[in-house]
Amino acid sequence: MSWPKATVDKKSYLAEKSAQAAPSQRAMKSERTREDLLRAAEVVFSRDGFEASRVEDIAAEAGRSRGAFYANFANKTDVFLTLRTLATRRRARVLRERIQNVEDETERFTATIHYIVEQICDTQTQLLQIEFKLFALRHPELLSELADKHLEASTSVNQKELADLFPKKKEKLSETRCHTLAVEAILEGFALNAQFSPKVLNPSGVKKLVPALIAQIFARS
Amino acid sequence: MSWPKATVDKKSYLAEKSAQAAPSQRAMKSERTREDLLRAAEVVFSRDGFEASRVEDIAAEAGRSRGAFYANFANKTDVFLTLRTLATRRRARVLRERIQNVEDETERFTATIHYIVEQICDTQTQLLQIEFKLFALRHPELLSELADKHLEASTSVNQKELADLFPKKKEKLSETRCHTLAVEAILEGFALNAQFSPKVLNPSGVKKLVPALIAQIFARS
Amino acid sequence: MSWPKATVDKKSYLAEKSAQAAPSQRAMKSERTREDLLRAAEVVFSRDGFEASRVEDIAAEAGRSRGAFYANFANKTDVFLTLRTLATRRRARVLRERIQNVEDETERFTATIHYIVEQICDTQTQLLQIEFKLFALRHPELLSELADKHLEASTSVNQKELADLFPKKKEKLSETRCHTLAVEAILEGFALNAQFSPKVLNPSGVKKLVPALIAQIFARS
Amino acid sequence: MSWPKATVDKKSYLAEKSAQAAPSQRAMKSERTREDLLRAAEVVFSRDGFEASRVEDIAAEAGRSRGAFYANFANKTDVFLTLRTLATRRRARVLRERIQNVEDETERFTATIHYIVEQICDTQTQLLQIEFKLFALRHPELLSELADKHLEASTSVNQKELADLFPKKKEKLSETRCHTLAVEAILEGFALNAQFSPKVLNPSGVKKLVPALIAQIFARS
DNA sequence: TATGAATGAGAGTTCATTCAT
DNA sequence: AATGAATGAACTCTCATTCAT
Repeated sequence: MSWPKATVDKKSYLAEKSAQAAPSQRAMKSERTREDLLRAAEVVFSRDGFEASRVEDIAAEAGRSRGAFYANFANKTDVFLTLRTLATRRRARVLRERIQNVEDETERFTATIHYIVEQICDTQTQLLQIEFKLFALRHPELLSELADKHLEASTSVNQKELADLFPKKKEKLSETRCHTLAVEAILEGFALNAQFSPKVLNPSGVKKLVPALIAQIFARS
Repeated sequence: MSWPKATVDKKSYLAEKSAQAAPSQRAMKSERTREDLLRAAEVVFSRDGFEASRVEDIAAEAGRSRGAFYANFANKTDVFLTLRTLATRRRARVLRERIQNVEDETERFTATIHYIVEQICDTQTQLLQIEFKLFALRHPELLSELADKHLEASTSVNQKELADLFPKKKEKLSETRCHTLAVEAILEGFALNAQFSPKVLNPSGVKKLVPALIAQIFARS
Repeated sequence: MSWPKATVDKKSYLAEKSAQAAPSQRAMKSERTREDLLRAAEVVFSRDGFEASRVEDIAAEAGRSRGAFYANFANKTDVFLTLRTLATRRRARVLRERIQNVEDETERFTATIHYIVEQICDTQTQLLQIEFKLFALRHPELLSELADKHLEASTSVNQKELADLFPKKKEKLSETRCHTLAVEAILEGFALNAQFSPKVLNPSGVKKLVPALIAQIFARS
Repeated sequence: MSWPKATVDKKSYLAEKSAQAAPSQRAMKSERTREDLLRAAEVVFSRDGFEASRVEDIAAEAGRSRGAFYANFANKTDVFLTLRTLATRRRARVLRERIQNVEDETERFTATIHYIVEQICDTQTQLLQIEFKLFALRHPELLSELADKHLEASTSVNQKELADLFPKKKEKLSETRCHTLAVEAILEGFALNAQFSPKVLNPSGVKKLVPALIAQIFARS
């Protein structure tokens, strides 16, 4: 499998609106289409999973045609990866915003943990994240690039903010990355299993267990 | 989607060979075919993932024809689920055998943890387990049945042995189940992410981190 | 077995062209494709019979791809039934046109008989009609609906025109229907056997025998 | 399509038991198997039609295996044709037996008509007969042979008995054949349509109409 | 840019037939 | 002769992608 990389890194319309000088009416409509498609893709991927999602369904969900889809994205894989990148960035940005103005170090930590636990409830997103990583593993030629990009986006906050979070520890970048992935491992593992068997791994249990595990991760460093 | 249950619970040829009195040559050859197909399916599913795996490839890998496949399994889903059930049972059985003769309670615990950490290295299996759970989530009508069967197989050892493991704690079945899934969550989450980004979440790091997390899980109860 | 009814009752492109105001070039091409496929299906079904006909052959005969076929029809059954409905309607329409302006009642009767005898020579159509009825009998769940639709189309002329045909007799609808089917029985039976053994049941013999039988049917009422 | 003719004309075990000298136990068992399979084939073909019938179902219905089937018949077509031949012969034989001892010519005629009307009620057989003729038409290379054999079997009674039926008319063989097929045309046509739309072409109506039509056929000669 | 009809490779599945036993 | 596992050709149908408009 291959797909043109061209569109993968196109500006992410959903996430950040660069302050363009004079966006023509045409360009705006175009941008709107792309946004609609991305939103629709998120819905469909969440509902059906990557493999089972049909381009036609995404287009229909966005109220557009297949043609509009292919005018904006190289292929199904392209939207999927674009979407994952955006989601990862969005997640990092939200955390950054939450922590940014918290002065106290302990409170910062608490806020971070709190956000992480929140994440686990966004089960659809976690599931897509798992599918994303499985996808990467099934495409070895893309794996390292995808992993690098993912970590870059995922730790964009951690690198700067988390470094400040534990100033005394002077956590190294490599450690931060490791912690980030470890946290993701727990988020994904618990989200998957909590959905798989909600009767056994019920949300309230998870919410007690996960913070302790997260703490354990940071404690080790 | 549905698939006949008939073949799912057929004697698990791969796992346990019952001491049959006089297996005719025909029956043996037949059994051999089924084993070959199961083995081949394991290989192909591990390599390509469930969705991307083709029945034809499985048959070819087993040196058989498509027809032989469909004579032994109702469809692709059937082999996949059969395989997952066998793998889960095998895992439980191996653990049981390891613990069985360990007298000391602490040693037992250590042996259990050790086995769990070993599991994480069997990355292909973990990946298939993740796919299995995603599959179940994408097929709501099967979900609860699959989850129940999985837990039954998965805790077959724990229910009895693990109960003895911590006799003082008198762990309840519901707790055992919860712990089992929590452990699986960690195994799967770390296996996925360690494969996704081996440079960041390297095996040695995982082997340090995971035992601590496992301990944390059991400590909580 | 089931098939969407959607396409079955779509405007019958082959049969009647409604005077559309401004058919876009696109729509016309599209309509053309559907027509081509229907024509091709008629050819292939006539040649090979319903069961032995392959969708691929129909598409090829139309100079289109399998995909074009499935864009226009739900499945093989769908085209077959669509085709039968169109053929039945066409037949009724042609008869209506022929009779319409014949003033004399006896002449009308003669014209009707003449048309019926003509039908018997359209052997391929009769054969397909037989296959259609066999198909219906093999699909009990569709039978009554198919039978009703067929009679509705088949007697669309008879109900009105035939009622006028024998104004004195004031033939009831139920009788008309019965006569229609009896005529079809004879048409189909003779078409089948005349083709099966042309040496024995030669066309000229049939043309003598059939009118007498038809007359017998109407005489009885 | 082709199939070995070898078995087609094998002795028809079901129909006529030739007085064999000393049928070994082995041969009897074998004969029994063939009979069972033929009976089963009749059941399955009647129920599902020729195309949709599966060899496996026939074997199962007979309580035998696929292997037994292929040991007794060259292929699916073979049983079907064998069965049709037997049925046709049986029908002729039964009629012969009924007429044989009727002295009065008029009574003979009445008995014949009566038998024909009876036939129409054996709808499954008529349907299979239709399928048989359609099959022949779809295999032009076999058509004339099949038609000849069929007529030979079908008129085996008529040639002799029917000739005597109207001794004054001195009906020619060619006429007899023509009449036979004409009668079959009516039987098949009415059986098909009466099953297709029983509400419209109800049995009682058919039983009134058909005798008149049959009479019409013989009247013409 | 957007449309959506058309393409066509490829998937899962069925089943008549073969063949080692 | 009978078994039934195995074969593999053939079929229907799906859907990512293309392309004329």
